[in-house]
Amino acid sequence: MSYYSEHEKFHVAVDSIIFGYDEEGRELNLLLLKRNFQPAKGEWSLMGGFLKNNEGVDEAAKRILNQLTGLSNVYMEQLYSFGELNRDPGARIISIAYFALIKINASDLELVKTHGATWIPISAMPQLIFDHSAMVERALKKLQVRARTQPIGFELLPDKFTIPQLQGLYEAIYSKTLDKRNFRRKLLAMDLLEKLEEKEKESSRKGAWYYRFDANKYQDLLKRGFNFEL
Amino acid sequence: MSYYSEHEKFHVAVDSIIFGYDEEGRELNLLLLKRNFQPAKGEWSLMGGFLKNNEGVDEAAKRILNQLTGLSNVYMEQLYSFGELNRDPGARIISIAYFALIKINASDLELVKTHGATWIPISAMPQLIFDHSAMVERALKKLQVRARTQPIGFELLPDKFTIPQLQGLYEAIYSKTLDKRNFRRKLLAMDLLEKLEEKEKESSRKGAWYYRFDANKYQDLLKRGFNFEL
DNA sequence: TCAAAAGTGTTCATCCTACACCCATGC
DNA sequence: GCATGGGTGTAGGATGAACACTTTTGA
Repeated sequence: MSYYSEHEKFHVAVDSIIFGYDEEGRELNLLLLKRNFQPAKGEWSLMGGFLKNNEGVDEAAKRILNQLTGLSNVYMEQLYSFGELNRDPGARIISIAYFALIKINASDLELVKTHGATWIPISAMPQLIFDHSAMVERALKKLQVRARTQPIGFELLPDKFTIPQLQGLYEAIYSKTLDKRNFRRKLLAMDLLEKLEEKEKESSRKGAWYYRFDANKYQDLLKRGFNFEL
Repeated sequence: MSYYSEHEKFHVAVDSIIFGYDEEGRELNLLLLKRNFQPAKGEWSLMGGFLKNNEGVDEAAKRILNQLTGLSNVYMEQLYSFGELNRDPGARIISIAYFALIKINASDLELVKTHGATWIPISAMPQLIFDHSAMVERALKKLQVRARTQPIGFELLPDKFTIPQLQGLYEAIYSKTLDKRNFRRKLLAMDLLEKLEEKEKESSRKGAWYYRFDANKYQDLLKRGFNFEL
């Protein structure tokens, strides 16, 4: 404490951009909530909270996500730090933004009820407080970059998924349609998936085979630093 | 001030990883300095300083760079924020790291003298204080990624440069040798450079033609979001 | 039997890589 | 005249994009 005491101190917040994939609408959704405290009470906001003295920043991001959603073991990555002078009219706050990928189904039961959080499609995103819209924009770009270099898409789907479902997700991430033959070929060429002896029959008469990650192959590929362009 | 007063406050620092390219050694260098204050006085460190109340974080990064080097108008980009609990043994400090690309020649005169800063090749980097080595590692990776997506290499060279010089720089960034025919072909195909009627004669008998950016073409390409793989 | 989504191969153009020799010049 | 780094072209392989029809099955 003694060394740096002449310097000023700041509030440090952590804000999380939480992505989920809605299979019905085939669209990326954001988990947003209405602020129940001042300033900007009642407006739409990202999930956030303040850093505490006894925790690292990554820890804080996990704690806040867990408090608001009940989830842990979620894919999270630091995005960027926002430190403009007047970004929060309430006070000078430095915000370290994280983005998270979660499976909508695993989550929505508890949290929509308990905290007034809501899944909202990106295409219908309301105006957000402060610079939160800029945070979302940056997160979306980073997600698009990550999706090409790491197999993170799976974080947004249930453990069992079909190839058409995965394609739908990537189409949502990139906002463009993909050729299903090329998609399937490239995907399977990576040799990451294990085919299950079970079909998904909800969305078609014929049914689509379920697949699942092979965690070992996944690790191998990560180490080799492969390319995940789909 | 009133809204968030119950939350804790933190020292926020800005640390900069400053890259320069040394044409003699054909190697990337880092601008490092010996700390002249406690803790860890006398050890090697990145350039850094504390955020002030009246400036944004980007501003702070520029100010600190300017104070220590006298340079402004430098390519800087926020890298990552480091907020582990005990990263600085002196106190709890959140550090927002930036990386900067500067032209060694433009700089070294003043700053080596005034602040004890030194250009040190990455291959000979000494142990740095705290988590500064991890910062450098992350910066280097980001530089390699950036170099493939934006024409930032030029930030590290004088305004007039030759193609072999540029190739040497990219070889240093990627730590691998490149084929000069392929390099030249891809580079010129981007149609970014203007050929000058002047040769560089220091490093060869025949001499190499100087080139220069065409700022207009540069802007056009940036907007189109092109690929800069070399 | 038909509607609706799943699944399957081939062709063509493009891009990347590998590679070896001549050029200009100062000493 | 020779040593040194600058400059040039091509051929083969790999990769990515475009594209249309058959299969399955519940209603």
